[in-house]
Amino acid sequence: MAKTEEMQNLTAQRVSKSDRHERIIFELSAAPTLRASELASSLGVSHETIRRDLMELDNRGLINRTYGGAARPFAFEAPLRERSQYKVAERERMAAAVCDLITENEVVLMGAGATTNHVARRMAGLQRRNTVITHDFSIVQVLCHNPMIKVLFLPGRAHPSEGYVYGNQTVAGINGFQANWAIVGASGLDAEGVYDADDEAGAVYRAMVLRASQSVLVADSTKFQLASLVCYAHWEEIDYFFTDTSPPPPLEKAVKGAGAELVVTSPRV
Amino acid sequence: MAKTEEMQNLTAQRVSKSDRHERIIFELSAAPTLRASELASSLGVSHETIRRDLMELDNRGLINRTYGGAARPFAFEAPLRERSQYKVAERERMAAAVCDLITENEVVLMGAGATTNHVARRMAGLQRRNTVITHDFSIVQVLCHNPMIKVLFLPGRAHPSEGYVYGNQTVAGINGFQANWAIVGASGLDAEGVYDADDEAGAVYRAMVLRASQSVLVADSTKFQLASLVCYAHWEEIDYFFTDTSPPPPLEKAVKGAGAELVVTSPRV
DNA sequence: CAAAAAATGTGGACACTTCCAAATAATCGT
DNA sequence: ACGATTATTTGGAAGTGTCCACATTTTTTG
Repeated sequence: MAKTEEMQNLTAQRVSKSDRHERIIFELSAAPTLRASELASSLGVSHETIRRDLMELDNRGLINRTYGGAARPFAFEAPLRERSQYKVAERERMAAAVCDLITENEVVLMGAGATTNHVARRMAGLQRRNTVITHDFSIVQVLCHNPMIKVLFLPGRAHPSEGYVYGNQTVAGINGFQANWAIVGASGLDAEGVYDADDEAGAVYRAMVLRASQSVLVADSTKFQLASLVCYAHWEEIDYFFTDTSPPPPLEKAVKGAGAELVVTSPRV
Repeated sequence: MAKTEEMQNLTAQRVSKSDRHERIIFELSAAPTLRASELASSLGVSHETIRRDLMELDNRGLINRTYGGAARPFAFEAPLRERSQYKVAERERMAAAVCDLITENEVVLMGAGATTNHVARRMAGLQRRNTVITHDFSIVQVLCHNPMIKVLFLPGRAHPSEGYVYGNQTVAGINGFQANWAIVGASGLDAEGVYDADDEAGAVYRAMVLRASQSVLVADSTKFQLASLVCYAHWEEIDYFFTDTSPPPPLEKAVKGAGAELVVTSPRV
């Protein structure tokens, strides 16, 4: 039935392009890296053909091109929209400040996102006993090598590009815990509350916020006055808001008025 | 305290080796792939130095070396003990045979392990709609880029070196599903049944076997007549046993006597 | 079935990488 | 401070990869 079942295996004919591509992807799931020259000889085609194959696969994002071959693409890339080097220093400072809040043996729920990943990275370097519950694959990867940190992963449906699980199982999983802290990011903030661009992710973050005694929002200044798809929490539900620049007056007023503690981690202090 | 805090930053001297290494790792967390020549100029050292750095980092498993540079290592690499190229061809054949068993829209529980990873890789290449439920991080990574496959991840405690989650939450999670198939590996087999070297992993596999209508064991001949820590299933509970070589008579007798279907995927057929 | 289109192979100029060995610079122990 | 050790640079030969233009083959299409 499947169109992949063409029977061209009678004799050793030249392998078709799609077969080669399939094979390359497959090889790459076994080895992290491939040499174009080896592919050429193992597939019995010329160097140029392999080069063209690799270029094509690279354009489609299925592999990463290297000088003499290809590398496996990272399965869970940090979210494309903000994975860049953008604002690293700022995020470092925010991350450090957030980590100072948490004490030994506390339980932390961590939402997905570039900013929360920084917090995780920071936390991974600390010598402090904690339990972290997350739905983000890269956070597990960062944290689970620190033996002092117990990392629990939430159930749910895997989201290929964003690198987290989501869905009602995730939310139900969160509700099975009681945590001291929830640390979440956002894709937008305004006087109303905290927004995310994905409704499923928003539902997960909301569950975290509701399930923790104290909730911490970490978001840099690029998120100010930006409403995205869903408002997953109102300021009353947030206990700490860490950011890198003083928010504009209306936002600051809303935050403080709702009783959330605003922490601005400016470069010079 | 940490020995990395040497204070050699008075002037802009040559960057120290550990600093370069740190920097390389960091760069690699941003870009999937690096060119040695670019590193050399950006770090202001000679090509040879970078080459040595890369070799060293490669030996320590911190990067993957490519022809002209380095690639990011896979976060959750297959378990070290058997991730090698060992028996790849055999595992390929077994994986292909297992995949043939499954049909459109069926639900599959997949246990962790090198062999089951092969099955996942094979399945990732197929154009077939399926739901896969797993507790293995690398299986999610392999499968979740295929849009036809819905990947559900189980909850549990993350195991840093093995790359899976385990524990009672994982088992409870499995019990929340009803699957058509369970596909599991093993670290040993004898007339008694199927063994694993880790009791926690064994408990997960057992739950999978019990929760699926049909259970499939995939194990190469190196596991024959090898009892490890826990016997997680008896042959009566296994429906299919895929292997690469005919098992020794006592084992074969036990398998068939218990009503399990033995499938030997030999090279020549 | 033939023309058109797409895919693949060939060959060569050029650029880059690797590998090696010897020279030079930095670091460490005593 | 000194020699010993280690790290780094330099330079060059041999090997590889890239890029390009064009010939050839295979597949598609009317």
